[in-house]
Amino acid sequence: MSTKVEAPLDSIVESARTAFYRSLLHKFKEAGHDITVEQWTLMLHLWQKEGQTQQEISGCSKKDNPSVCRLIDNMEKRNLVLRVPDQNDRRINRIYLTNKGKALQEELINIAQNNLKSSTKTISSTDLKTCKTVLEKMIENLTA
Amino acid sequence: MSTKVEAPLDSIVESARTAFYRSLLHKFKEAGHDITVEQWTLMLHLWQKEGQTQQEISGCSKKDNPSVCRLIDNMEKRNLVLRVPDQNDRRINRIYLTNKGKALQEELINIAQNNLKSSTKTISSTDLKTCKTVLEKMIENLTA
DNA sequence: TTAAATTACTTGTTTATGCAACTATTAATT
DNA sequence: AATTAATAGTTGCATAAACAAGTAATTTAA
Repeated sequence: MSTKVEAPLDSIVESARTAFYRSLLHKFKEAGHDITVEQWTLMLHLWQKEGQTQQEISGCSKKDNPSVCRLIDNMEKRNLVLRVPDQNDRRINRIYLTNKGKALQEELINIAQNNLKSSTKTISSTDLKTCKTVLEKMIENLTA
Repeated sequence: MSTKVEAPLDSIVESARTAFYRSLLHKFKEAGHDITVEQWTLMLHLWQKEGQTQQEISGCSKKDNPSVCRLIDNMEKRNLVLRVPDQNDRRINRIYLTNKGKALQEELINIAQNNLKSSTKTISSTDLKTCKTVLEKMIENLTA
């Protein structure tokens, strides 16, 4: 006896996410960069605005504080970012890119953008727009 | 100096996946089930066809063998599944649901379906269909 | 029929997430 | 001012993924 359950949207989202993840990880590696997708995402936030607190990074990356804390631990080990204690409030760390981290910006963004482009090249822009909107609505429904 | 990079589709997919993941995890927990999303997914495969080998499960779940191996380790600990060595080929384990695992089927599927429904209730079925198709094309482009 | 190759699974190591509990610092109360 | 509450970050523990390397059983080939 077996129950058939057609692949639902959530499992397709999961598959798509995994496909993106693996593809990008491999392309970073191919290009000689020992960097994870999560670390890349965090660097993307810092390239947009440096000196953010871990709290702020938690907020915009939608990760919890422990996750951000350890991500930064690992990125400090690899000399990508730096914790700088705030002058006025010693509870706060402000996170800055190292020169090594800054130097990676252009190349990593290129790799990620090419990866995205090659994944969507067969899809019309109106369908892509619809897909984005649908996913955003779902996120809203799930987190409301 | 800062570089603006608009939220691209891959990051939206990641956010949607995370939203699904957390929401489902909470709903399982609320209902009193100490079960992870990954474990639920594996059970879904087994509900459709019992007695699969770890190899087969790796294939259909798109996880690698070590991931499946440890997932099953954890599920055996919780008495959800059972490894049964194959009679003819002792390299092979066939994975069966325990009675406890079988008993969860209806309720867990209900929870997951309700979660999915509530996430998509504000979205037209044609847009949902488009979204699915787009994601499937992207997966194909990324894994080709 | 024995050695080599293949297959199925397992283990080790690093990175990451979820959650709870903890420390240090600052702000708010009384 | 001293106590309490809140905030920012850290650590501990369980689960999971990626990847490499290992073991055991079965095939294939010499």
